[in-house]
Amino acid sequence: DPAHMDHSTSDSLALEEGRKDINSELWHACAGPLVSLPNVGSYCVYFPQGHSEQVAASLQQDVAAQVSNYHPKLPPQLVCHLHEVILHADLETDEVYCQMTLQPANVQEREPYTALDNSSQSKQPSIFFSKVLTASDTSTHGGFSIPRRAAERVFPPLDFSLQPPAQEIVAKDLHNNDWRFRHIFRGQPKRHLLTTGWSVFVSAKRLMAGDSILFLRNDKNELLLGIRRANRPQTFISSAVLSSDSMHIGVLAAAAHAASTNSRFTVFYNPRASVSDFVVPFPKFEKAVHHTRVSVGMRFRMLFETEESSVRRYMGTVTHIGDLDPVRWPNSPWRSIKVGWDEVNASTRPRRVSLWEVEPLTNFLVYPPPSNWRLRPPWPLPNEFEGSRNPSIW
Amino acid sequence: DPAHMDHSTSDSLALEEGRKDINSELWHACAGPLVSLPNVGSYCVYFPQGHSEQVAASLQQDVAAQVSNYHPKLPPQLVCHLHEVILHADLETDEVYCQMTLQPANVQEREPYTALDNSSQSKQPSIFFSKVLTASDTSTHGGFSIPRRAAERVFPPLDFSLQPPAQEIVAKDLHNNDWRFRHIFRGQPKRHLLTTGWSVFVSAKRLMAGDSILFLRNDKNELLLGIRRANRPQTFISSAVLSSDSMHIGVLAAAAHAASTNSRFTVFYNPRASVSDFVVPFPKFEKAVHHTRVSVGMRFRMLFETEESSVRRYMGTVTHIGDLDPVRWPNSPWRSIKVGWDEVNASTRPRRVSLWEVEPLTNFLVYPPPSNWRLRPPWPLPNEFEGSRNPSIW
DNA sequence: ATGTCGGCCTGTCGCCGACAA
DNA sequence: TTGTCGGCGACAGGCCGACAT
Repeated sequence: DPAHMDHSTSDSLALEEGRKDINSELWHACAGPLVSLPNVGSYCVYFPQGHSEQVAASLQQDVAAQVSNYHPKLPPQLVCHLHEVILHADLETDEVYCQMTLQPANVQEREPYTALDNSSQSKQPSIFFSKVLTASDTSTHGGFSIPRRAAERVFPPLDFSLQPPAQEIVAKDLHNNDWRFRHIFRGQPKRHLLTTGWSVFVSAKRLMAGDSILFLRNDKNELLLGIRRANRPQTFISSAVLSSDSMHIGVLAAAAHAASTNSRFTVFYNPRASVSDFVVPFPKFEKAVHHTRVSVGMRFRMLFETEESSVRRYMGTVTHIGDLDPVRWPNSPWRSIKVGWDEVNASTRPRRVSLWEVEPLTNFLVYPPPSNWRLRPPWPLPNEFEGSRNPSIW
Repeated sequence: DPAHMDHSTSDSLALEEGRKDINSELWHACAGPLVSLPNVGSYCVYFPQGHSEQVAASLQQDVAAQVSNYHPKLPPQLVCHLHEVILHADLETDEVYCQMTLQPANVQEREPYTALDNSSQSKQPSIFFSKVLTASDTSTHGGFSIPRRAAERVFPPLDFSLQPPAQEIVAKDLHNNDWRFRHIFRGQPKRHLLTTGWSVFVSAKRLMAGDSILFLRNDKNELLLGIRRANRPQTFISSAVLSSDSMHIGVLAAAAHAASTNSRFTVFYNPRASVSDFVVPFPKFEKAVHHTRVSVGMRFRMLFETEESSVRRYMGTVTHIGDLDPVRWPNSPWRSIKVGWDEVNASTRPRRVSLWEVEPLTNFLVYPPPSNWRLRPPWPLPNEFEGSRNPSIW
């Protein structure tokens, strides 16, 4: 039983990384096709507002419910050097997240941003499949029904001379635990099934109908498997450690302290809890904010993840431009665009987005920027960055 | 199955409290005999150092591992008005904790402390028993063996005219869920057993050998049951939400912000994670710090909890007096006393304690204080409180 | 192509007293 | 007094093709 592992030593964070590195392909497969992490060594823009939103979302809490009026001296965005990215997976839930070490950077120290245009791609593995688990898959009555194409693409080929054709499948999860399943091709009509070993996996991971499982084969022909839980109404997480106020304050104070001392700070990014990335590659941010003209009525497309973990574009229209939180975060570009969606049934899509999340349809992208663009800057940057700009770049 | 409860609504914190109040007796029984919460409305002393230690302990982290040099302007102790105490129990683990709302108080606003000497007693219920679970208790092979005296004291009396004598037991846990067990008196020799219903309870609560269960009967003759897990090396809790740095910073920044604005702040107190209380009734603190002379070589007694959840006194000697953290928290009374223990096998007892945790054996307690006690104050208070003292009280 | 079901076998759960610590 | 075990009966777990969608 892989659930009974040895975690008795104390400094488990370093330990976990030392003993078993999280497989990057599997991590990205679990994170989904839209998640792309910035490259280590690159410059990023950190949004404390977005970070705070992730904390609120993790706590199942309305972000407006922050009663505390704590607000340190902190600009709505912080250009940072990204020193380190460590992939993680929660030992209890297999939830993927990552730990980023950021250091606020002065503009003077930055190299020309053209050399920094190396935002990483999302690394979705090619040989993989995912399936939303059915009631039959998760019941104790039987095994797991593998979609035919999926089995043929990622599993080793069966020896069809056997009656019935069957083999043992071994797959590693995010914690490098091996899971063994009997893969058999039987029934009338014939179908691929996972039988022996499946139920212990389901109960160990506490899977329920609606959750997803995914298998992938990497270039070394190793099988990996991950899970993605449904967005079921989580049982309220009251950390029992920190009040939600302290958490919000901690996020802001840590960033403010780092900004004032130019020192490193650490954030946890949870791609499935967060609605939007709050650490954005600097070139992506700059192109969107300074080289795109956005106006009410503008048409755009935006990527969303489908249930089958592929991507789909939805179309929308800009309906309003203005601060999400005029009191705490005036002049912030974070989700400053109110939008409407073409489809009527768009309740799951956000009412507000950030400029760098959308693809404008009417192409106002201009290279080089026109000489008069400075007259109407989309959003003023905070004062501390205002005076130190390099005019030849900006 | 009580594990499948409805938690689909959003603001579950208020909801949890509204729908099901935590039973105070049961909470205290689970918290242990040494835990006594300060009274609502009283004045307390809050120690950010101790709070930080609890966070570190919850994270299975050495408190010295705080790399961040963040240190806001914050005295080592903060006299506060205690506005609210809400008892909680973790929905996943049944871990007890509580939420305290504190407001920094000016000394001028304080009433004479003699009127405030109302630190609450620990409310250990009288009719209760606890048992450390054996391997047989937790195995799937059988039920639960009830110690005879325990069964006779807290369970309803059996009808011994039946063959065998048996009844149904219904007991409520901290979340007000009912658990039903068959209580039977059988075997050779005869003994009390819980059979049907026991195994689902064990698996639902994920109990293991070494964990404790406790039953109690309140004055309404209702049966309550709680659990207390063994101090097994916890599987590393990486919250996946906040970096440990941000947590520590959040704790300190929240208190500092509250102190500077005289506003309320909220702390979570976890009696079984914390080694020492970091919210201490003001009279207890003051008596200990200002009316006790402590010196190297002083003999003292101190209470500890036994495995059977009773209390026992251990004897020790003061070996050193000085700051635990001279850099961050100079002149702090928090665990400023280094001690040695009489018993050789004292590895589980702390090397450092706070003055108010011990009972000095050589009785230097003096009422009223001698006129010269001011010449050698044990620890200077922080400056902000220095000027505002009321000399008639101090 | 695959979700759910009835049939049926079998392994584990769980109730019992024996026995010993 | 109570922890662990062998015995054994009952039942849920789990493998199978049928059948429907």
